[in-house]
Amino acid sequence: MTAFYSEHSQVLLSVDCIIFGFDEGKLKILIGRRKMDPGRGEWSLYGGFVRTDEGIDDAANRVLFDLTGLRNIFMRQVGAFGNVDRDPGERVVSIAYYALINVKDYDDHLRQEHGVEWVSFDELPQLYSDHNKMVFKARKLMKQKIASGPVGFRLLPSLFTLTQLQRLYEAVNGEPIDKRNFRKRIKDMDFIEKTELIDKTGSKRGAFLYRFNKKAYNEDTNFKL
Amino acid sequence: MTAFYSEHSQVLLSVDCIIFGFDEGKLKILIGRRKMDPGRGEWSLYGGFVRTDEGIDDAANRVLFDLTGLRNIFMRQVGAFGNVDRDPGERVVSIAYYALINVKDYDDHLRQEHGVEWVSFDELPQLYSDHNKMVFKARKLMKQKIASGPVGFRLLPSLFTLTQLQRLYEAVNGEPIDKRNFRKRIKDMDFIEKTELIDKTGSKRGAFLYRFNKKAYNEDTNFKL
DNA sequence: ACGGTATGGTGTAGATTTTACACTTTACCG
DNA sequence: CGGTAAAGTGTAAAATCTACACCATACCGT
Repeated sequence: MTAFYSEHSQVLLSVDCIIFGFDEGKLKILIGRRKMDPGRGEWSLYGGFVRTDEGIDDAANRVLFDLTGLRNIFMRQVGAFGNVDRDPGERVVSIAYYALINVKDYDDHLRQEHGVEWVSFDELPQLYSDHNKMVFKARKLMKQKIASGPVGFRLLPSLFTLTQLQRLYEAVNGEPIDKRNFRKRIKDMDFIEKTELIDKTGSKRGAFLYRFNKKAYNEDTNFKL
Repeated sequence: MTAFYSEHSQVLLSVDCIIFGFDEGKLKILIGRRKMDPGRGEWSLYGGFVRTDEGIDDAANRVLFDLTGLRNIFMRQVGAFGNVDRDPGERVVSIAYYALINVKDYDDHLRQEHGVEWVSFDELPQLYSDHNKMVFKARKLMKQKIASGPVGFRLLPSLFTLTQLQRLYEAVNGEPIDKRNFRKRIKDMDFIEKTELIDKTGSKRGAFLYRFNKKAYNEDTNFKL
């Protein structure tokens, strides 16, 4: 490429991922101990540098795949973080992304290999650099997103019980939800389909499993949970 | 600074500004003809490169000040745009910001010097590179922000009539609002204060001027318009 | 086999919020 | 001095949201 803008200086660009999971009734994210200087040993988000020949979304996907081995993860940009001194090493501008994955889809062996752990929000330690800020903003955006579109399912297995779904929304909103009101709302959404399958792991009686039908959901439905 | 990450390559980083104004009952943004190659002569947002020694928000503020001569502009990040081929010149990742200004505060002479114009949304031409995408996302975020917090006032003079405020919200939402319902909601918000002043420019009868009282507004009020 | 227990599943009534809607007032203008 | 254009004001019906309690089921332990 021709150097049209050669008088301007360049900066290092990275992506950092806030990977949300839902397990044991809690919302969690994946963090690990930093393996390089500066900040070696500190808790940190998983990230990587953006290459000159890849788009930033591609970079985020690459990093996510590298960590989880999963494709087609639901992922959204949180924003760019670019204070001059945010990284104690060099000037690095970082673009944060959040992702929603089903914990069960993530091979625990792979998790251990990368040295990352699921940590719930109540127990979130101080993280490297401005990563806490990133997490905070990601959580806010994710909460909004999940309340206004059918993406919460991404955190659950493809078949789930209504109680599981309710627990998820309770965890995201940070407050209990009335069971009957919740189920009333679900009933209005035809794209959340009841199957004939029954889950017996969560209770003695067993609960019907539901499924999100992507085709039945059309974009202009206004989802509200 | 020591080169901790020296094996990684760097990219050019720019900021682009979507500057919203409200005039003649319409929501407008500032755009101008590009003055450099590539894309010389195309309609474009106003932007600039991020310097190595400044934060990205600082860069956006600098660019905004350069264009408008105004400080303390309400400004929020839209996000980073970083497809590999987004700029036909070189690899440039751009961070978009939107800003809300009162058209009357902006010296028209200065506007002309920079060769930018107020263009309303219905008449938005095709813009350079991915700037239309930026505008689209900015509008979405701005709409959300303005519906949930007391920032719409930034687009109006410090004294405004209720009709002006209503027209603003109508322009942002893209649909008419019932006058009585609107005014009922206003009445519930004590921080929108009626003054004894009367504006006679908009009608023969004259309308009371109102003012947003920042001190009276407290952060945890939940604003809804 | 039987009572205990823990989760699944179901409807209604009152409160609150949202929406639709029309006429009078005022001051300038011609 | 009548026409006109915007300002200002309340009510009732509809829709939405919220609170709330009991029975069903199947496993478990004794």
